[in-house]
Amino acid sequence: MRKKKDKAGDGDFARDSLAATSRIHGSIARNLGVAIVSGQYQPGDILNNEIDSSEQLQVSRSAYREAIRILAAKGLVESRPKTGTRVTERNRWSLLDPEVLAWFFESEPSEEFLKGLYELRMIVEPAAAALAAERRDDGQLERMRKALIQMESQTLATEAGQAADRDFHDTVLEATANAPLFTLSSSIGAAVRWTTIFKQRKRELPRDPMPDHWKVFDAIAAGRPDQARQAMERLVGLALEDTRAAIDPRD
Amino acid sequence: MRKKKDKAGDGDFARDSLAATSRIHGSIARNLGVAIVSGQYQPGDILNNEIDSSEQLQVSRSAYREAIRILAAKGLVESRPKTGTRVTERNRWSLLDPEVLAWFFESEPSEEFLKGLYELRMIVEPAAAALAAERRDDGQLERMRKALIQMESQTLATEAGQAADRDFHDTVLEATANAPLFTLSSSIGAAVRWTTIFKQRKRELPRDPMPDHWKVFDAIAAGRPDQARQAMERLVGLALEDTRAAIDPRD
DNA sequence: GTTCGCTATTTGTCTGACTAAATAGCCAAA
DNA sequence: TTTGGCTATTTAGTCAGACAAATAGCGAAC
Repeated sequence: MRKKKDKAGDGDFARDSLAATSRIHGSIARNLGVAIVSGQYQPGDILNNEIDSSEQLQVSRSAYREAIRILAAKGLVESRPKTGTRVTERNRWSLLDPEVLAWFFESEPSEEFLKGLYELRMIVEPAAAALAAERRDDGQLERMRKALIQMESQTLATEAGQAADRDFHDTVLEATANAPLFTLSSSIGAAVRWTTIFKQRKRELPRDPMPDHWKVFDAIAAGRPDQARQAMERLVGLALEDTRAAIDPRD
Repeated sequence: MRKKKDKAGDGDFARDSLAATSRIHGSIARNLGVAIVSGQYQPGDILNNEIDSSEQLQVSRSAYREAIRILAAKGLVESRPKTGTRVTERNRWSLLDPEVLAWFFESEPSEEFLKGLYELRMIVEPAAAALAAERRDDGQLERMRKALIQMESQTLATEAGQAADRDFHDTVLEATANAPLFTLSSSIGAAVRWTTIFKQRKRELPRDPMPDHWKVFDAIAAGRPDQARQAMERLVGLALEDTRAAIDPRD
């Protein structure tokens, strides 16, 4: 069925990310989603009915309904006849869904939420690094090395450097050869991104992140799980510390 | 906005679970979703166009489109004009989404996938137990106790006993007071459910799971994080062993 | 006070038409 | 022959308006 498989993968992905909001249903889902996760609508609140809502937004009812289906698929709302569409309880939200996460970071996320994300990193990434040390293949190792070199030369002040940072963490997760684990990469990537933002907001000469990263890489390259786990623990711990310091008003 | 808050929560939830598939768009999404995760459609495959598909299924195009929006929201497909709707690469799927997970288990999941899920449990649950030991409140402790008592009296041979088992693991995650972590409960619940299925498939008198569970509970009740971590490690480790033994043909 | 059935409201579904985007392939120019 | 842009075609996207199905809540009957 597939006719070509050329290297346009990257381009496709980038286009898709934009496409997700360029369609009407996508942008309505995004707007409503942001309004919900930012607390503008509370769990239990009932949205206006479809006819009124679509009129207010000046879109057709079908486009609005498709937006609602998207939100419902991510657990943010639920619809039923007569009652209407209501915002669901927070514990039903798919918080680790890439789009939901993006909506969270659209308006600045709460400190509590960020802490939760870091705690998750602290649990998952050291274990992932240990698995990666056992299972990584040469290609993945090479991608990690390239990412770190890129990160080193571009620094975290550039978008390219930050992307390289995320690539590194992503590839570690991929190297666990564990599909469910790998799906957490978007969540962890979000946390990584915000580490950088907070660090830079705080001080002009942030701590150099490269030595920690190279230690993780070396342990994975050497195939030493325990060493990789410890190195990653230190890396994430320091990142957490930096972020905490940037948030904490006592500073 | 909310008028009542009576104890009908459980009923609502149960009804919702059914409602998710009782509507046409929901059942089409489920059917296609199962077909995709079971490999009946491969990543890169292009679905028939909307008009043909909806005609074949004897539903309106709008109902079919809403189904596609659901699948797209979970990362299983992506649509664009002229190209059509294609199944996305596996690494874009929201594997930890409750519905996607349910679709996986609709047809028997692959051994590799199950192993991945267990590995995730092995990483997340001990850490969660440790956090729970520090943060649980009295109500959560009480729910854990009740769940274990129920599990003990009903045994895992009954649906009620299995639900109690899941409740216990659920409440441990909830007690971490970490929202992103808590969203993993559906994934872990799925793994728990399959442990039971495999164990019972294998032998008539499975190992008694209660002592392990009570040890975890006692450590959490006593507020001892390290002890809770170790107890949960043992519990999940044994569950993994049981499941592995049930899968392994050498037996 | 309790039960049962009715009704108004809301989502769900359908139809058919038109719009817009993406692409393949052609055609003309170099 | 190659290149570059144009155009025809195919597909999803959007729209409008109608009818169906479900059900929460009210009111009548008991």
